[in-house]
Amino acid sequence: METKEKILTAALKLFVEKGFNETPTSLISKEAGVATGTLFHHYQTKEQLINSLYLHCKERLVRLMMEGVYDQPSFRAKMKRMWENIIRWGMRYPMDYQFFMQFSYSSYISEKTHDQGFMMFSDMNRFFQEGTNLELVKKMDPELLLSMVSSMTMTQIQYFLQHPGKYESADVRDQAFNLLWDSFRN
Amino acid sequence: METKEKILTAALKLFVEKGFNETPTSLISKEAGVATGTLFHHYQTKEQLINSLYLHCKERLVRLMMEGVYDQPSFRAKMKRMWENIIRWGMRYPMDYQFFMQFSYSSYISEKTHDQGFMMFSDMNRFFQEGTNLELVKKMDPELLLSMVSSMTMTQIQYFLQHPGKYESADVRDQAFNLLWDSFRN
Amino acid sequence: METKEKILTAALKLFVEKGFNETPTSLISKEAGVATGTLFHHYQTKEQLINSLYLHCKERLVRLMMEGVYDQPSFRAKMKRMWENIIRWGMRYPMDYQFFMQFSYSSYISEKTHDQGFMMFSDMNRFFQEGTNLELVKKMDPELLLSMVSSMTMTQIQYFLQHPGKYESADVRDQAFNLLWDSFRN
Amino acid sequence: METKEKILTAALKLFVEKGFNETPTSLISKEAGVATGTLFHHYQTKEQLINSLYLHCKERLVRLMMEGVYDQPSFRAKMKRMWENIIRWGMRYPMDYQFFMQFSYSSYISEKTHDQGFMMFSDMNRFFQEGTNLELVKKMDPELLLSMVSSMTMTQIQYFLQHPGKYESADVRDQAFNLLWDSFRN
DNA sequence: TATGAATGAGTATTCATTCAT
DNA sequence: TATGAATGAATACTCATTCAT
Repeated sequence: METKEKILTAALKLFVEKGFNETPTSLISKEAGVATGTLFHHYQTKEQLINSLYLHCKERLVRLMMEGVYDQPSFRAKMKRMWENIIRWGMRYPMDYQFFMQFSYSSYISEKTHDQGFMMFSDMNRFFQEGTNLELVKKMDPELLLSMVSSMTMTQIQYFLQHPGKYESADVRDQAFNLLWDSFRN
Repeated sequence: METKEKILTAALKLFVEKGFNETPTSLISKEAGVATGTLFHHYQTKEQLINSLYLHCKERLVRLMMEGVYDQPSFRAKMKRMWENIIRWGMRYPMDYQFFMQFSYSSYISEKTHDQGFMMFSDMNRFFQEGTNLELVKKMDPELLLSMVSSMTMTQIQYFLQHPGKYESADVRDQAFNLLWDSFRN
Repeated sequence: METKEKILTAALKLFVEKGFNETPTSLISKEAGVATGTLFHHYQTKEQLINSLYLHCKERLVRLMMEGVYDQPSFRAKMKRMWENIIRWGMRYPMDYQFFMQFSYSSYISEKTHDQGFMMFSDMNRFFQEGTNLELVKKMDPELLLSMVSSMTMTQIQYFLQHPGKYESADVRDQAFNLLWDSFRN
Repeated sequence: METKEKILTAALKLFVEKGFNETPTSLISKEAGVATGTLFHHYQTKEQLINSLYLHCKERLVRLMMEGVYDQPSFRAKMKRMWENIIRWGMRYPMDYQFFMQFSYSSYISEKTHDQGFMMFSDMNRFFQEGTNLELVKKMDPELLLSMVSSMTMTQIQYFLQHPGKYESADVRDQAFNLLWDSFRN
């Protein structure tokens, strides 16, 4: 494994376990099996490391989120597929998910990044636009819609992570999706 | 103003402005106009101060949340009233709201507290139980329901705080409430 | 001894012994017998400590320099007295002298302070003005005159510190003073 | 340009601009356009680099200092020529001059080197010996004489560097030289 | 109850130097 | 000879907390 990746992996693990402020950079380098200087050779500051990690996690989510969505026949099916992709991402990479949530409320995140909400949802944004045009989605401020769907989905990931058994059940998953779907469908 | 209150007020302001870890206790005492020792005379540790502040904010929310709810004729009207109470709390005490969100994701919060979701919603929990019994609410895990409603409402407060104009419009408020209501009503 | 004074004394000793960069603040606090935090309680940064020390030393020199000068009958006698005062200062407080020289060439000193040359010689400046008016001193740029006299005197202090025996001899002292005096007298 | 020379040039520039301790070797190699390892390939340590640079600068001064001196008819003219050579060196290679001064007061310089005063003045030393023998120079400790002349000359270079206009004027140059000459001539 | 000087463990970051390629 | 990633000791400074007054 590349040095940068070793550092990123160690950082992700420790940040999720202990939080940003409770994780000294010295511990990260130790966990990564590199010298303290090496971390700073690759990332100029701790803050930069955190932001790099954010991008790293974000990329994975974005890559998975839209997978197979446009193969689905109906708008609802497309939506369901997207939702499943996101939930699956959370279940498969729980540390990515946790890191994400932590990052969103930390003071490490720049005002700009935070304001854009979950920027990576630009694909999702476009998707809802189509639904709105087809009058399948309630008429409403797209920003509100997006942030609602995001926070609902994230909350559901948290729920499933705390109750892995529930995630196994197609019924509960359907319940969860319906909660989301009913909130904004026309 | 009492010394303890001066400290709490200063702490709330600074925590919201800068975050927990970026706010030294020395700055809090300075802002409160007391000596560094005085803070620790009233609160044994920084963590304890944060938790006291949490209780302080929570009390205000709990006090307001159920106001007039049971004066409403229907379940929907009761729900709307409760929702309005919470949103109004967020608009009137934005720092309380922000502190709350910060606290929820911080490592200062104990595992237990965090797991209960937003604990202060025990009143709300009881309320939904009634709705479920009357079959006005979808049959589902109460924990999921509660955390969904909580996170949706909190997300809406954030939205209204960022767009105060929208909060003025009864239409947009109705839109927002309907999003919530439609998600779980039977 | 006051805490601040203990720190100043320790710093002076170590800076002279080892230089600024070779003297960690931790060593200074250790030598002063205080905790590392205490140093930073009184001086915000290492740089500020160094500058405070500079002012401290400077004050002593300024206080001694003009002592008894205006009791002397002639301009030459006045000059001699001033020169003796400065040399005596260097001999009595060699660490002050060494610190001074170090400071003058360090990058800790601000451009402004450095440009003014040895600012504390404002009294001396006035004194030379009088001599120039009486045509006892060569006509020349006062800035050049001042910096020449300063550097000559400082060089002589260094010489006497390296050869304490020479300082004992009134003859050598006279030789040294004459070197100075002859350079600028009319 | 040779690698070694590129490094020396970069080092000189940076040391003068920022000081020894404020100039990381990494910055030197960057400025020189070589890899960090390359610097240490040519100079074992930073200290050695500094000392090499010192020798480099010193050579240039020594080469220029005595130029044409012995072509002059009188002792005074010889002295004047030597003085002019040194001042011209300072004006033409201001970075060499500044580096020199910095080096003299740094802790990088060995006790021995420092004690000898400005070692490169051995030629000058011999020259004054002749003047003393001819009774053209005051009888005094040669060490004192040498260090006085050195420091006076260096101070004058500084003066001229800060006021380049003054250096243009033959009058001011004469004034300056006379200051020096009158101090030690018999 | 209030003060604020003193404490000292803790932490991000720097930087001269090494070494495998 | 040149590279630049890796090293890890060193260091300025922070900050929650204590305690004598």
